[in-house]
Amino acid sequence: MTDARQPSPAPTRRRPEALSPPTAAPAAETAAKAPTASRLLKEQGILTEAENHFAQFGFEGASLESIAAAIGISRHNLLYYFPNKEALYQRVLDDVLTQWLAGMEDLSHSDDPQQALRRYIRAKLRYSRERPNGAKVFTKEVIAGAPRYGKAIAARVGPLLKAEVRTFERWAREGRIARVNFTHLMFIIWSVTQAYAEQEAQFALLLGKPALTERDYGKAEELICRMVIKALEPDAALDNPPGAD
Amino acid sequence: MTDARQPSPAPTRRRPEALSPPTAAPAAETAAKAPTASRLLKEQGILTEAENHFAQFGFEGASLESIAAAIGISRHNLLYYFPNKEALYQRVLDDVLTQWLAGMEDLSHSDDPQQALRRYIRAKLRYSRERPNGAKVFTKEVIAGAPRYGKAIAARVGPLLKAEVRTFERWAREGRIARVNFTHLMFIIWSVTQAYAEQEAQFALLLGKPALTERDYGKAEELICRMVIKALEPDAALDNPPGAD
DNA sequence: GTAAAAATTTACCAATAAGTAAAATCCCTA
DNA sequence: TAGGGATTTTACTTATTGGTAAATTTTTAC
Repeated sequence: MTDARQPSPAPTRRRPEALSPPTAAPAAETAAKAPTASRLLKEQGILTEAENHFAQFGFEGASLESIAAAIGISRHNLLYYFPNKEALYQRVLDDVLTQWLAGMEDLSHSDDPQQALRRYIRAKLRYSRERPNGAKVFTKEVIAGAPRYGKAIAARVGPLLKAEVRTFERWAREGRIARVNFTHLMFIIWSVTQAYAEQEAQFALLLGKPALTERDYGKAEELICRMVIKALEPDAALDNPPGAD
Repeated sequence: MTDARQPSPAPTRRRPEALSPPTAAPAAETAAKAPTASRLLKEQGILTEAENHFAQFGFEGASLESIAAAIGISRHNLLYYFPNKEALYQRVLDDVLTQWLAGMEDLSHSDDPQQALRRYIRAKLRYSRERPNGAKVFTKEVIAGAPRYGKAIAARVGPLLKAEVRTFERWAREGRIARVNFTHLMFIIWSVTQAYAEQEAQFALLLGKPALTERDYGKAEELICRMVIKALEPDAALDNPPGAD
């Protein structure tokens, strides 16, 4: 049905590999394919603008023409840096996910569950505020059923989720937090913090202001932390010793 | 910049009003413009398919051609029922929002805050499960900054939000719940429940199953309710009598 | 059964989409 | 300053988009 929208990949190109991640530059200056600094800069400009457009219009709705126009280059010039729309999109998502994972406080960093959770939520909320477009592109991809990035999500986010659940479970075993469904807890934390990136417009609209302020985010953080921490307070600790469940 | 994407409205059409809501049929059978039952049925078919496509591809990405093709009619025939893409989109969102508001348990229905919240969350979660595409279209619109439906959101959701916040505040005044930021609490509840519609694919992916089951939704509901209710438990009720804040 | 209204199809249009191929220009380095 | 790779532009192709106008078929009412 939607086949017409996904023309043949036609990967028969022999351009400089725009998709190669910025790995450490080879030692000598004689390296054949070390991307120029200016090239990286230009790529970055394209990626940023592409992120904007994909965030607003989605993969199908965004056009290479307008992305290129927005940064003052021609579409053909853009196609020199990224062989096609799909590749550009993948790179945008790669970068978003990489930064998202990197900027994420590891839950097990702190030994105190409460403190760890507070820092974790704060970090995710800060990320949402600082790079909303990334979150938007990501969510749009997910909403569409992750047709183009599902594998990467499973491969890169899955292990992380498992690790975090393990941390929760350790804490629960030690009787320091209540035993709830930690996987869903992570889903919920992610959803809520992402929502403040994606739906900023709506929240601001409903609050009758042009945009959310620092204070708004502060209130959100406070409430989210409260909800999570209260939910994790060992319930009825007195008559239900650790390990009873 | 994006002007090219929004061609002139060109509202100079004199077609039967496809946009008129299904108001109660006029008493007499002689009414000039009472839409046929078969017409309503066909409109409904179009709307359902449009909802699917807008959910997956967004406004710009969805094409009238594929929407029409999916239900076996020609694009031109579709254009007979809805004068243009924008009108179709608005109708989809109108219907989604209407059902969303209608299916929503009024918070003040029950007198017991806990029970009211449980029912509310359950209702919203059920809606997410039953009509995920509606939620997806809605969220995509919001993510894009609500360029086409912002006014309706402000007009129809705003008052509802205010009413619900008032209910919370009454409960707080009566000392039955803690005084948190209720507006943000509503944002959070909406976000989380919506997330289970929008991100079902991702959650299922991360859980390693093809789709979320009844049980998964049950667990989600349990945890969300726990989080909300615990967060609203009047804190330190013993040494902080109602009204002290 | 026939006229009118409703519904559908056919024909057409201007704009835009992604992508290929190749020519032209820029710019750094030897 | 000349060579050569990196970059940019020009030209072109094929397909699809939303939309208008009008002709045609189907359905309904009388």
